[in-house]
Amino acid sequence: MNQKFDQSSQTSILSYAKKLVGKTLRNSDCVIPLDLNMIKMISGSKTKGRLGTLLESNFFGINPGNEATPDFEDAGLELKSHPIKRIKNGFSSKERLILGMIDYHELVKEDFLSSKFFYKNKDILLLSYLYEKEKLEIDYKFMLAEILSYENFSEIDKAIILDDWNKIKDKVERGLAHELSEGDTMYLGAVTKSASSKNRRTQPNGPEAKPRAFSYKNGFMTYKIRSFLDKQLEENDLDFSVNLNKSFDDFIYEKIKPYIGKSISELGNIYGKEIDSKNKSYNRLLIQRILGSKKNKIPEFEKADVTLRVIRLDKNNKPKEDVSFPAFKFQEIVETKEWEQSDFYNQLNSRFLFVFFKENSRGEFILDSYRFWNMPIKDLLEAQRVWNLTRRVINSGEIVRDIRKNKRGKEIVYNNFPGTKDSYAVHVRPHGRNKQDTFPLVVFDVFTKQTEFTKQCFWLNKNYIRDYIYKKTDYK
DNA sequence: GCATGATCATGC
DNA sequence: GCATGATCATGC
Repeated sequence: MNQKFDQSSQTSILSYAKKLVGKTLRNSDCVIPLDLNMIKMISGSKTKGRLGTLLESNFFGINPGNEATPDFEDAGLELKSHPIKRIKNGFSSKERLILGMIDYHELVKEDFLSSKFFYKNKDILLLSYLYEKEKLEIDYKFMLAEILSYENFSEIDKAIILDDWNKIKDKVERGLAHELSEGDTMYLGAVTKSASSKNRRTQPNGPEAKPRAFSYKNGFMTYKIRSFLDKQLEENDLDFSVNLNKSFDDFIYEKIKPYIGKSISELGNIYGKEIDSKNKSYNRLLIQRILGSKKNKIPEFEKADVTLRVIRLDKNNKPKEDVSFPAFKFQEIVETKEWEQSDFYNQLNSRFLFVFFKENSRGEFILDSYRFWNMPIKDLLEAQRVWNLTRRVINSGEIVRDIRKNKRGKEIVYNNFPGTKDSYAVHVRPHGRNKQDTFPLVVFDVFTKQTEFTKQCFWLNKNYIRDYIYKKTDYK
């Protein structure tokens, strides 16, 4: 019925798919013309996922119904459309790549290579398009058509993904599906996926849990699309290859362990010759050198969305400072109605590597310990509460509480955002180059009548870090 | 000494 | 020139 390509050949399907690169669904010759009703439909508000459906029906002319099998069953190829976004100098993946719902009951009976996940997702026809907020989906330009194949991943990546899958399975086997987190794993994550936050599914050995899907994490996808777009070989920075049987966690352990107990100046003598000790990130740079990276970005960390945070503790284990996140846009906070869609939720859901330096009696900072950490669900709910409070303040227009002059006549602006006393876990504080560094407000501020306000961000409270993160260190 | 406002240093 | 991680500064 279909003469556009050979249904049983990946090569044939791929070369047909490549005809879409540089085109949009609206202007591609190969697309069955869209009638007016359909255009109306996709320009409506509920359009998410429509692009994928249109690709199937109007470009490939297929009608896959079966969830369990790949879209091109004979070729063993699964079709995925996937958004890319433009950033400062280049492109990054806009979203995780969703790879099918997790059936908790089936999962525990499976092995990776014979699993439902592997059967469906081992070879993916990836069609990535450039997401542009103001455009209709049929006007998104496709930027690449490539086969994302497990078989072609590096040995290290394959080992990591296998390990991830097993970690998820293991947790479900232990009846802990309700405690799954994206922060549990590196490249393959178990992401919450549900139309309503109240949805629950049963699991074989534990209480009801949120529905979750497998996904390649956003950082992982960013590396994949860049390697396709730039045709560059994907680099591995860290020297994992020494021992493939070691997990990422073991690797970190072996790298950091020899330096535990050393002071910053001792580490500086070993690693810090090219680093300026005045650098505010000096301790962080030392840790990156210890891990074996000469760069300031570590590919393996980025691919796994692992966030490295280096903390100085005082003698009582209290962090010197709270931990900041990127500044948020007031408009985005308000426009994002669903907590699980918010940047803050996504930041908190990633895996953290906390490294602690602790002050000794002579006032020196000693490399003390580290911890892989992800935020427990209870605390995510607390963060959600503070996020909601923050939205309320922005919407109310009552941002500024007071303006006072200090002794030198300098104006200090006090705000109404949730502070450290409003939550045991997180708060909101300024975060810009200076207080003139602002973002537009949603409604003008009642107190100052201004439409801009100093950039703010969420922070993890230092007491929270001491009591909930430092307290349980992996290695000491 | 804490809470909170403000800013620094760097890389990209 | 800006985003980011980290830290400084000061009033209460």
